[in-house]
Amino acid sequence: MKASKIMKTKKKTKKAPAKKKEVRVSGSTVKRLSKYYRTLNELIKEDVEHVSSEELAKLEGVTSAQIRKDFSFFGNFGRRGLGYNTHDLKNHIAIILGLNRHWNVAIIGAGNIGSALIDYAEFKAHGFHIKQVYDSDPAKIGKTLKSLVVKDINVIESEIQRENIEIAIMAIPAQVAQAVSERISKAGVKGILNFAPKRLHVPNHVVVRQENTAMELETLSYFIMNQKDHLK
Amino acid sequence: MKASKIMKTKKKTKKAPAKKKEVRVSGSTVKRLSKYYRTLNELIKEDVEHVSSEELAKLEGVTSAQIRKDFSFFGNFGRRGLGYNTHDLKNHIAIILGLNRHWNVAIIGAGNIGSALIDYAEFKAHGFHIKQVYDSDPAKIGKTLKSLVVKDINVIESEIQRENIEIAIMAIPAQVAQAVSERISKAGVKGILNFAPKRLHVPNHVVVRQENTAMELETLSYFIMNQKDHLK
DNA sequence: ATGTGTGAATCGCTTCACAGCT
DNA sequence: AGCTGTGAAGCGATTCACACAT
Repeated sequence: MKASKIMKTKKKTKKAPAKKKEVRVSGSTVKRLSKYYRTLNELIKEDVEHVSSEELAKLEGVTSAQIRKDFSFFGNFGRRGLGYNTHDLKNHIAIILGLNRHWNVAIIGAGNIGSALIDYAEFKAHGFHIKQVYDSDPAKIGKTLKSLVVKDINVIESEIQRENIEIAIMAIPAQVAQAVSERISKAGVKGILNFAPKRLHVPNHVVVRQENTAMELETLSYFIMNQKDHLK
Repeated sequence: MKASKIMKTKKKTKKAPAKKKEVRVSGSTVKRLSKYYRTLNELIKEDVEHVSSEELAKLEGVTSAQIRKDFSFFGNFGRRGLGYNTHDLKNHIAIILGLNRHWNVAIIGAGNIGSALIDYAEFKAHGFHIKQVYDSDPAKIGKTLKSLVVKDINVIESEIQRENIEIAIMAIPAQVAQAVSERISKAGVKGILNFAPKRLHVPNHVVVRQENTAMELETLSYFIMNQKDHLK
């Protein structure tokens, strides 16, 4: 069942704002950071040096308190009375999201979606490097697809380890998704972005995010019919 | 600000479960309905006739209370002591989400993502029919792409009206996204699924949903680095 | 004077728990 | 006896409001 948790007044941390206490950050906050990151890049391109939470809020369509709270989980990035330096803030977010490093990515499934993603410019710009493409179709294996040679999915374990792939984008049929996810999880993949319309059961150390365009269309359809807009 | 709402013990509705009171339904609920719909299709394919909220919950990875609550916003679809009839439930969800009707859809942008989506089988299966593709590139206009002739974006207003397009999928560069969204909104489009990494400002009567694979990868990256899994 | 950072208040979604229907 | 449907409780996320830093 559930371990009962005793709630008592929390022990006050001295006054040293040295480290920043560990807090559980919600998925929504992370997603918003990712949006802020894009907006900051645009502001920087326009030579904007500083931005206040109020200004950023208007651009993002959220409240300024939301923005300040989001940042507060990770540190004190602003200056009171001044706002945030766009460059600094961008760098802070990059570190938080892990965009300041190089991620080796493999795409599994050389179909429509898989090949569309291979040269998606935004990936490389943010540190995600597509190094491999896999398929099970003999007609595709060995062929060159946008500068990458399609590899045989049968050798995926050794190849993933050889090139130290940490992230896999799965764009394969639902029926084989679970099996493939198990194989690549054993091979050491740490995260999966799954386009197959199928919930994956993977070991704890693997993070999965589900992507499903058809579901997005269906949600859109609902809100068209029920003009209850203004939700995320 | 906010209209204060007086909370008093609800007047018991006689015994006629006739209509169902109007409630604001959250986006999360709608998204889950879309997932349930997929699972129900699978169960039906396996000739399962009935399913309890408990069983469905296990398949979906949510609680059974969540499932019952989600349905309760829309009606009483189950039978006490018995569970839900898979066919009936599927049909109810289809009606709620608007999947029992025919939606005319246009794809704007005949690039990688646009063309990948044209023949995405799941769309048609759920009532979303891709009728048109647009691009601004003279090299693409007039060419046939997966059975559709690429139309000139310059004539998009009249063409959208002629074929009664209600939903547009935008897969075009961020810089032109806002302008195109305004044109198609005026032309009568009711919903936009936007792949351009750019927040759109559209009239109230148009519903927008944002899709951004790069942002999903960034969120994935964060959670790989901070093994705080188990979020949606 | 201005705008951040953050406890406290509020809001809204999820879970509990059980009355009531089959 | 079994399982739904749903008020109420619980809890996490958002917003308020203001002390405090610049």
